[in-house]
Amino acid sequence: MTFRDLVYQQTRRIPKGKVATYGQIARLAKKPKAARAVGVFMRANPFAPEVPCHRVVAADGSLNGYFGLQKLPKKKEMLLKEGVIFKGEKVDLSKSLWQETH
DNA sequence: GAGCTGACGCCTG
DNA sequence: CCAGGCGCCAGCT
Repeated sequence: MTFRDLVYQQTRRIPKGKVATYGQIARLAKKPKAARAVGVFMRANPFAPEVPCHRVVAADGSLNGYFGLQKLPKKKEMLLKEGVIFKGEKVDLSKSLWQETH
């Protein structure tokens, strides 16, 4: 079991209508400081549809990377449709942040 | 094995 | 509120 697999597993657990931050995933993977590495894994994302990397956002709710491209508006709506609350161009973490239940 | 890079996060100015 | 800098970790060259 590599750190990488652990990250994908946690990401896959993000429920519909909620989002998690890179740092949160990193913490679940037992490495609170590895948020950056998490981003690298999301970029690679070998489990495309299986791992909802679009539900992973920055610590302040900003949609970086995957969303930074021309798909930004579309992805934003997709999350919005899932029930994620947006506050301007960022996710309202106070309401849509995934509540870890382990 | 060494060095560079990045879908991050937090602190300062 | 915006910009810049530093530390973190894993993957690739």
